[in-house]
Amino acid sequence: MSSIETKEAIMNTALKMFSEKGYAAVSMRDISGEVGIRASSIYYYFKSKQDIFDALIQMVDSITDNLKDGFAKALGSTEKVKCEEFVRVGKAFVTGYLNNEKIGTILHMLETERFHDPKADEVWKNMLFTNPIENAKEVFEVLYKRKLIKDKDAARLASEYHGIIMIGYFTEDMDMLDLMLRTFHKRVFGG
Amino acid sequence: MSSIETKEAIMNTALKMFSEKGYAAVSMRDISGEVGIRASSIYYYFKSKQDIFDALIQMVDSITDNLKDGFAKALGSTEKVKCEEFVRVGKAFVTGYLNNEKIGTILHMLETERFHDPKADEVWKNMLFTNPIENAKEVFEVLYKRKLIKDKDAARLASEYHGIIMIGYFTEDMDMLDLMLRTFHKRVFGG
DNA sequence: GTCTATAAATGGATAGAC
DNA sequence: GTCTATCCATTTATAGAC
Repeated sequence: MSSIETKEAIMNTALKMFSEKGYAAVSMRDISGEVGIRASSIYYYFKSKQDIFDALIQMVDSITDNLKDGFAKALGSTEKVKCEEFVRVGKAFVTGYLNNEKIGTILHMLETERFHDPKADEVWKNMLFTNPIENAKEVFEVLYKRKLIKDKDAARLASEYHGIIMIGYFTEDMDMLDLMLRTFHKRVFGG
Repeated sequence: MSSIETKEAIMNTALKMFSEKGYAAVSMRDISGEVGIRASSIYYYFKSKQDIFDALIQMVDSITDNLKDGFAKALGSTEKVKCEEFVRVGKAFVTGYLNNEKIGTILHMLETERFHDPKADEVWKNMLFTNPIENAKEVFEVLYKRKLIKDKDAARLASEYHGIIMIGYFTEDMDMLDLMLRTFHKRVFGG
C-alpha cells in the first residue's frame, strides 16, 4: 500500500472508531489492528494520537463548506416552490446529508468529544446549526425578494425551518418530518 | 463522612467528570482524588467503574419522570394562554430545566456515551425528545378540547413546538427563541 | 515504510491491615 | 470504611533493525 493510502486508511479507521467508542476508548493498537499494520507504524504518519484527532477535525472543517448546495440550489432558483419539492429537499437533507455515511460518522465523533474539545464543539455547531440556518436564511431572503413568500423575517423562518429538520433528525420520525414540512410549506408559501 | 454521604459524593463527582471528559477518559483515581479518598475505597460502594455509570443512568431514569410539571401545570389549566406567559414557560424550560446544573450535566454525560451505550441513548432521547414532546402533546390536546386553539393535530403541534425549543437550546440564541415562541403563539392561539 | 522490542506511565481491580 | 501495597493488563510513545 502506498504511503498516502495508508495515511488515509488510518484516518478513516480512526474516524469510524472514534465515532463508535469515543476518542479515549480507542487505542493506537485498535486503529492499527483494523488497518492491518503495527501501532508503531502509525507514528510514521502522525506524531501522536491527538494529532490524528486534530487532522480529522481539520479535514471535517473543510468539508463543511461544501454544504450549501442542496437547499439553495433546489429552492433558490425555481419559478414556484412546490410542496412536494420542498418536502423532498427537507427529507433529503436528513436522510441524505445528516445521515450520510461520512457526515453522520463525523457528527457522531464530534458529538462525543465536543464537551472537552472547544474546536470539536465549534465544528459540530457549525455543521449542525450555524451553517444550515445561515444557508436557509439566504434562501428565504431570495424567496422574499422574488415575492414567493410574504414573511420578511428570513432569519426567523430559517430557525423555524431548521427546528423542524432537527426534530426529524433526532427523533428519526420521517412521517412526522414529512407532515411538519407540509404544514410549514402551506403556512409560508400559501395553500 | 457517613457512608451514604461518601457514596453520593462519588456519584456526584463521577457524573461531573464523566460529563466533562467522557467515561473512558476518567479514571477511578480521578474520581477518588476529587472526593478525597483512595481509589480502592470506591470498591466498597461500587463493584466496578461500569457499576458507577449504571447507577447514574438508573438515578437519571427516575428523575426524568418529574419533568411533566412546568409546561403542563403552567399552560394546561389557565383560562387563556397569554403570549407573555407562553414565552416565559418556553424560555424557562431551556434556561431552567435543560441548562439546570444537574439536568444539564446529566444530558452532557449521556450525550458523550449514547453511541456506545444503548441504555444511555434511550435515556437521552427520552429526556430531550420523547418525554417533552409527549407532554406538550397532552397539553395541546387539552387546549383543543377547551377550544383555546383551532388546530386539532396535537402531535404535530408538539413536535413543532419542541423544534423551536431545541433550536433555542442548541444555538443558545435566547432572543431568537423568544421571537419564535411569539410567532408560534400568534399562529396557534391567534393574534 | 513497517517491523520488533521495550520503556515508562497509567489503567481497573483485589488482598488484607487497621 | 478507609487505608497501603500490589498485581496485571494496557496504554502512548520511542529506538533502532530491516
